[in-house]
Amino acid sequence: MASGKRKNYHHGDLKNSLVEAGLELLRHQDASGISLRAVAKEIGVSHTAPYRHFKSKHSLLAAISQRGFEILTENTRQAVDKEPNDARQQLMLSGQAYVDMAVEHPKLLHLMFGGALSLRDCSTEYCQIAQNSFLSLTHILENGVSTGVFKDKSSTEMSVVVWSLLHGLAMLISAGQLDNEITSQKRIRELSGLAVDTLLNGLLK
Amino acid sequence: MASGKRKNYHHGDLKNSLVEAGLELLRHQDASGISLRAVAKEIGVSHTAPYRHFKSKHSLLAAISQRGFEILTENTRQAVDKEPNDARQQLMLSGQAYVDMAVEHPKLLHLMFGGALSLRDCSTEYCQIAQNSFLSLTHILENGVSTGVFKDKSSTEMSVVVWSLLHGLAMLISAGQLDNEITSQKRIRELSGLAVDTLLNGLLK
DNA sequence: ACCTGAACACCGTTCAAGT
DNA sequence: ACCTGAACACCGTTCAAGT
Repeated sequence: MASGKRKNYHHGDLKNSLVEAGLELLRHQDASGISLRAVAKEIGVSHTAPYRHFKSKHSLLAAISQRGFEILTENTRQAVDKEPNDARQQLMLSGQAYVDMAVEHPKLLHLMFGGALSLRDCSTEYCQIAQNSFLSLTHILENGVSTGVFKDKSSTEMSVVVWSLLHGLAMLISAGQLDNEITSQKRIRELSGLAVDTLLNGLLK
Repeated sequence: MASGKRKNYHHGDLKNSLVEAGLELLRHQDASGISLRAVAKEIGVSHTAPYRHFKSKHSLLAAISQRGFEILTENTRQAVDKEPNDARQQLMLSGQAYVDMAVEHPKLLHLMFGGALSLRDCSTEYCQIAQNSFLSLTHILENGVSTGVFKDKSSTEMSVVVWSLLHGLAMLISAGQLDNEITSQKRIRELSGLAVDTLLNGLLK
């Protein structure tokens, strides 16, 4: 994984290695600081080799971002499976899984939602995977409505609202916009809990 | 404003012109596509001239972003002034002003919150201006609590929750993540209204 | 005090050539 | 089928020199 030479002329699994190396670089610097040449050097391959597997830097970034969405969807899916019968708990756990993503992979989250990779100029496969975590929220809401726990509003519109809340909190955290003492994991858990509770119970007296 | 020559050796107001030209470029391309050299050429000045006024590209971007925060704060302030006695309406109008920012200046919003300009490595003046729109929300909540309209929870924590909701919706819109027919201005108004209403009234039956 | 031009070390991308 | 190296047009940044 470290930068260096390799034995064979052919790498063998260059495509995956590029994505993996990109994810690794994103742990310590944000997407704007990651270059195609740096990723190639990290693997020990010429700086033009990536073009055999990705038609541009943009499509490599899209592949990295796609992995991010897969991680996010997997985490929220686990939250749903843990409480198959309690929509309220599912929403709470999914929310915390979403916000955890901001703590664990802040730069990756910003690549995924930074605007550089708009859904317009990405593959249909990418778009589908990108929307799965959103669909997971929609299912929770539909479940909650059908079991009579949630109010009977349009589930798709409602899940945009829920998504917005979780997404906003995650983005503010990962951007370092909440400079108070909200840095600790425990503090963030409390905050995301409060956020979901407020949405559930309302703000009015 | 168009790219071209100028008469004098000295520009006169280069610092402001650079920020203005940057804002203009941000209308049609995102921050990753804006280069110091392009901004300089747009004004008709050598590509090293900006360094007399900004110590790096980062600080020019920070100045542009700062203007974005000034616009955002001004818009929410107007919403507050319009309804001096109704915290509920203030929250609704502020929310729509925040979301409008995503419609009017999507790329600028992503520069402001994209993570490239973390509060850590920016001037204290920048940090202060960046937090003003957040403080505006806090004041609305305090106002609502003291007039007995809102529940009596911690206002600062609560305003992070409200901020998250508005911020998330704004970021999802400006990133083009909501690819359904939620593109029209009218549709977005309804959606931000629903978002604030849900937060106010809660989701539980 | 403010601006320029050459220079440096980096980019992304293309293309003919090597294995 | 996969990878390399030279080449091109771009970057951000520094610095001696010009007005």
